[in-house]
Amino acid sequence: MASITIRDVAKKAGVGVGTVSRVLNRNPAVRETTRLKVLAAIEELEFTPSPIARRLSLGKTMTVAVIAPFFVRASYVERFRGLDKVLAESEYDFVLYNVETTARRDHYFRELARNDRVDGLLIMSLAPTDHTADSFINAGIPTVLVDATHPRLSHIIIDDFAGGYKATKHLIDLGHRKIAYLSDHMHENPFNFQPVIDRYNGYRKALAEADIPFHPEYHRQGELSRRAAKKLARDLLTLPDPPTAIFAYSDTQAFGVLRAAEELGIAVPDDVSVIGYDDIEITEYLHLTTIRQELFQSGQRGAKLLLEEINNPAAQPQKIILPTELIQRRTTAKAKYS
Amino acid sequence: MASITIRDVAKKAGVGVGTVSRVLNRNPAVRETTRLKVLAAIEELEFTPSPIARRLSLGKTMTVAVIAPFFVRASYVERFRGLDKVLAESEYDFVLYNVETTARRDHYFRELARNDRVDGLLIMSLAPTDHTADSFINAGIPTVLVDATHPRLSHIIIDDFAGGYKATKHLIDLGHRKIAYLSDHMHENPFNFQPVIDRYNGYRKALAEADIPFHPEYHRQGELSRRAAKKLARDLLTLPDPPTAIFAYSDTQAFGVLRAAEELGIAVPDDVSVIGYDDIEITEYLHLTTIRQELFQSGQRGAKLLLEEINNPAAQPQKIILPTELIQRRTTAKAKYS
DNA sequence: AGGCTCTATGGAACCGGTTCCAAAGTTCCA
DNA sequence: TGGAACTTTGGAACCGGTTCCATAGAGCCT
Repeated sequence: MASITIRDVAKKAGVGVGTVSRVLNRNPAVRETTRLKVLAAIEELEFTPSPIARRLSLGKTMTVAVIAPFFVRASYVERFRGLDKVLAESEYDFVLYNVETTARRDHYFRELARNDRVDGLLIMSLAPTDHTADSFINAGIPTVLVDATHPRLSHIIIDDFAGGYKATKHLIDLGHRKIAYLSDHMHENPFNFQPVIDRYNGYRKALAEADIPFHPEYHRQGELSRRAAKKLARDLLTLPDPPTAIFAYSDTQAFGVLRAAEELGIAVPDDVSVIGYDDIEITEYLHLTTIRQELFQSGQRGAKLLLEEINNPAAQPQKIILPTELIQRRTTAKAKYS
Repeated sequence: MASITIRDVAKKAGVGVGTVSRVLNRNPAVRETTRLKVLAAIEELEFTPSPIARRLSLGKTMTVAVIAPFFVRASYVERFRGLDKVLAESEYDFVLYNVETTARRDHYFRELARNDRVDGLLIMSLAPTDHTADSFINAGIPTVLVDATHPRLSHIIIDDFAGGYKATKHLIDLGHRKIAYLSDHMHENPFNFQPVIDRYNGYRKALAEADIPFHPEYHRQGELSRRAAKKLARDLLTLPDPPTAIFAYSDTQAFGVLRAAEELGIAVPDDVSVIGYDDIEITEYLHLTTIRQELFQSGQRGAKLLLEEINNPAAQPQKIILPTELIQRRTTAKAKYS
């Protein structure tokens, strides 16, 4: 079926194309009788305007890009829920760009730094370089970072330093002194996730405050998966002098810790306390004590912020810090005196 | 920064716009020396072609739409992973349309039935009406359904009847005769999910084969959430004559059942066996016995099928049925003789 | 050297909208 | 009734690509 265009409508209604366009865009400078004539023609021809053509001449795409690494991870999914809630009510579509490698990330960053590609960028957990940030700014593309920062771009983060501190402090308050930290790779991690460092520093600070010397053997780093975490936890728990508490970088990793303990016949929380981080949906189900970060909210606010910036590109970049909260469930308990 | 266009490149390289376009499209009818000149100009101007303009003149969008209800549910997320794997390697972007209401579904169906909007449609779990299916076919939009069927559209489903049968049979083989089925709403469910019906029928068949009369009180229907499932399970388990085994429509619901049992102090699997459906990632972690459906694969194959159809629109619609498999873990056990 | 093929190239026309400018039509007042 | 001021309208030009056609040029043969 050959497409009906605005010119067909114009001919049918006996008016010019400009008039049809004006009717479509609710431009008030059209006489009512003319408007009705055009509307009738549109109706009769079953005309629907082409969004693509519209985008080309308007220079707008009505699309925002969401760039996220490993978008199927639980924490991203929860953020998407928040983001979707806001975007679904707006007139914007969102296109998801999933990033699994730095090459892919750089490819998308370059690709999307064209101002006719999308109207806005929502970037999750990936901190752009100064050069990349500039390319977005110069191209005039509103950009919001969620779970990553850049001085010249709006961003929403949580205070991971405080979160790491809070988790560790909780364990210390329970009387633990042999506290392990099981984290993502801090240095070989290809995306340079900042939270890994921040939580680690929070952990160190809490230890230092309680005069507990840092024990390098108690800090294990590994891939952010349940399987890898399980293996690291097994190593920790079979140490000659094992920790009595383990702080895991993410709930998913904490699940691996729980599983390792279970397999070794070590009781949680009686023999070892475990605390996670994120408070993803399933966590409550496993009774895991954790540090809640408002994932849903961070998505929601990120999307809102982006829409604001699209509507008001001149605004100053905003910086929002969301709170963390200790959610105490059943995997942490008082340390046994030994 | 004003966009660099193909005409700027042409001028800079001292060639015509047609030649630049040919270079961009790897048209072999360009002399090597010319090609290099053009490439140099592109390099120097940091030119990147506008996808929008390309789409307009090509009449293609290089975008496929993915329409899914409740896309944050675990089972969809796993399908997305499969789909993303295929699409990320293709030159197609995907735009996610999340559907939470029938109004939204119908809106998207109508909107996307324009042939210049997207190049292909991947619809999950939503069965289009004949009228809607026709609108896609008439508009010439390749369409693939995943977890839903229509006689005139390609689709990928699993044999939910067999799955429901398998789950129930497993429980019967363990000696259970008081077997409950906790499902999604079968009739009031606004999207008319077919699997709900099929699994129910599989359940009924297995019961009938074993001469176990169907006990309406043992069939509970509710919203597809852990919370709702927990409540229904509580009702079941506090019945004067409670079931000794519960088959849940989804793993998520099974988690609710486990939680209800835990709260009531009923041991799983000693006092009650529980079997789920899906085998989402976390399931293994909870030792839940379940019926595995290849979610990742269904996404992957759906995307492949769609790309094939885009490249060969004349092909006959295909119908793929993926297998289900019983994954036995620790939540089902022999019935106690009472 | 002349003529024929074949290859490479330039550029106008096109995709389907929007926008801007000039012009026609209307209103209103002196 | 003439004309200033305002409203409405038509349609060319434009957005940035692709494609097709005509033509320039290269290569080959006699």
